[in-house]
Amino acid sequence: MAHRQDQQRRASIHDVASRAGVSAATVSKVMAGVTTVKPENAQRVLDAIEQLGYRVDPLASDMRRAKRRIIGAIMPEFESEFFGQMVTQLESLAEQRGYTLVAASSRESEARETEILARMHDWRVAGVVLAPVRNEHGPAADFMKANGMTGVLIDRVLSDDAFDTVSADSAAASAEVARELIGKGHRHILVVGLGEQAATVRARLDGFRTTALKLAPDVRIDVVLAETDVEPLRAQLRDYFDRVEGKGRGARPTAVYSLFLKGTLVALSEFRRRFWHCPNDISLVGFDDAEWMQVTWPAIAAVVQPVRQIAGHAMEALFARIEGGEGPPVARLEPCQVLMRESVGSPGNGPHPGNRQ
Amino acid sequence: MAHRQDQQRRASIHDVASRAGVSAATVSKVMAGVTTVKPENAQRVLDAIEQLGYRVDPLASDMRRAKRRIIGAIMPEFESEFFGQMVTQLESLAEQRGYTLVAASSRESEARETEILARMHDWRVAGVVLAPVRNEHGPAADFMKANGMTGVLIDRVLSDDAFDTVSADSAAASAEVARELIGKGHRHILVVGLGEQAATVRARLDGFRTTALKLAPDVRIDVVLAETDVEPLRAQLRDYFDRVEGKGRGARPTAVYSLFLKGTLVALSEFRRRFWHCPNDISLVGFDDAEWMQVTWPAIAAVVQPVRQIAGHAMEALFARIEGGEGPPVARLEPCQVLMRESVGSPGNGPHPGNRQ
DNA sequence: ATGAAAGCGCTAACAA
DNA sequence: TTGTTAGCGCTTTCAT
Repeated sequence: MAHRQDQQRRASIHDVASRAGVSAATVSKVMAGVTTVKPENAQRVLDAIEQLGYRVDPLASDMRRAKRRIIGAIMPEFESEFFGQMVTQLESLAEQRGYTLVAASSRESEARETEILARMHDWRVAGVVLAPVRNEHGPAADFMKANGMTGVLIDRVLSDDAFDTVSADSAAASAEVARELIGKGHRHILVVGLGEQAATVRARLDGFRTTALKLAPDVRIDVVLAETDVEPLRAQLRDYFDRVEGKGRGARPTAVYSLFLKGTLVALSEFRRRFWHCPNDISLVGFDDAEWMQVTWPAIAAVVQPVRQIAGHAMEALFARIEGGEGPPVARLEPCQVLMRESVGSPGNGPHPGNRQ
Repeated sequence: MAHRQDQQRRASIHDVASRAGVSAATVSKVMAGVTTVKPENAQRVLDAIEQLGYRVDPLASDMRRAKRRIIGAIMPEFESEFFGQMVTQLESLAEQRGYTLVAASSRESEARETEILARMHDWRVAGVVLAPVRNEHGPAADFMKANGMTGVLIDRVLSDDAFDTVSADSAAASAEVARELIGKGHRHILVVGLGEQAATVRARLDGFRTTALKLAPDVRIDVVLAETDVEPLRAQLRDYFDRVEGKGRGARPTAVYSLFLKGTLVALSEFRRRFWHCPNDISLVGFDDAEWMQVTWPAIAAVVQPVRQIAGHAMEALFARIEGGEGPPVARLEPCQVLMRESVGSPGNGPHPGNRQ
């Protein structure tokens, strides 16, 4: 017995036309809602469409119109809540405008990023939403520029001279984290980050440092910045803590601010290895929220990025350009929300007083 | 100053042809690696391609060949690690074969699922990898059948009479969880699930129950199954615990087995609300692993689904069908790994002995 | 070894 | 009001 034996050719516009006794052009007009078609014929066309289950082939249609209703989205990864939500949002916004979203992941590789972009260019996508691996000055943005592609840059970007950018207001959020930690009395804070994502991480670091120093000039801020990957960061963090512990009690920071999600995980796992508990032994705040952070004990404080706003404004900007909008690129920063949860306390409450209940 | 002023038309095959002084057909042949082209001409074509930066338009190409090198993937959501990894894998496997993956999320809605499928059919995708919202007997599978689409069903499926299926071996994994919990001495266990995903949840529940009862006929297994959504589950779980607590000490289960990820989160958050700590107050194992589970304190035991295997075999099966493979549908079950972490202990170790260190 | 012609499924001018 | 014509960019016979 044949698998998918009913694989008959789908009805084309000509099938509809001949069944309705009109030309293909007329069918096309009916589908486009052109009003100059004689009602009687329109009805015959509609009937034929219904009977044949006809639907336009969007690709063939785009082909002729020389404008494809496809938006490309390139994300560094699909595995995180942030980018997962981002893709979901973008998908839905593209659909609302009758476009299809084609998403691809660069897997944190700039080479792959450019490759994907080239493929999207081959597809002649109407526009691209690019969340660059590194920042707005990578090869991908250059490629887009060189090929006259329409696009918007999001997330790990600040501003660009060729493309609109939309990202979270990292600096403001970090300033708020600084206010919170300083306010609770922390005077020795470790900041953990990934240097590769230059622009954003720098904004977060500076935003934090500036405000912290303003509020408490005596604050000590240590920084552990891994260059490229997460595993080296784990090692560096371990070394760091070994070193400060070697200097005896009091040399250890009382709080950690992680500038990105994986850093938060690494910090937590390092705490675990040392049997430190939040917030008694050390406080923790992370940039980027995740569902699990509110159900662990203790719940982890986090900076929540406004995914919907970022997606919304990115698509708005993109479609404005697609529809011919001119003018200099605009750089948007969307405000974050800082959720201070139980992982943050005041220093000097003594080590691990055990579980309260 | 014009935005994207360099938006010149991209070079077409005809541009290459005229520059090389040959016909479009010849260019096409060169690109296809046909050997009958005079080397000299081939070289001229290659040069022209190089100079113009020519690349074929894959859509136009597919159009003519009447077979589009596009694979559709429909996932219930993008936000979870599991489906994120799945999409990443599928993307990479499709690429390896020169296909493009177009992923869409049904957002846990069967109506939307069918809608997306129809759109993919409009696109004339070569095949579809569908992770149904509910199970293999939904409207989406019917649609695929009715329209002679080629596809593979994954994840929330057991077997189907029309499509190949690939999923995790839920029953075997659950049996192993049962062995572990019974082995540790648990005799009163709560199982938490979502009834909607009928097939899979049933397999997990039965696999667990059967083995547990075999090993310890006196075991008491309570079940809290919400029908559709997570929030009702939260309420039901709260009620359940209120009820058993009302009956005094000893009426409370000593372990919880959650049949899906969100259930694990709900269980954890409920524990938190009651100031119960794992594993001293209660043990916890969840179906589905996540990165954070190994860094929390305690680390959460979990069933790890073999994402790569599922994706790999799904694509294998799909391409076999695309290439005309016949024969009855096959149902694959991929073995899971059960990671027993600190959230599981033995019952009766007394309540919250505080932090060891 | 090569190119002309036909056409995938559709739409946009233009004529009728 | 409608149909004819002419492609979009490509590939594939099929003559030459």
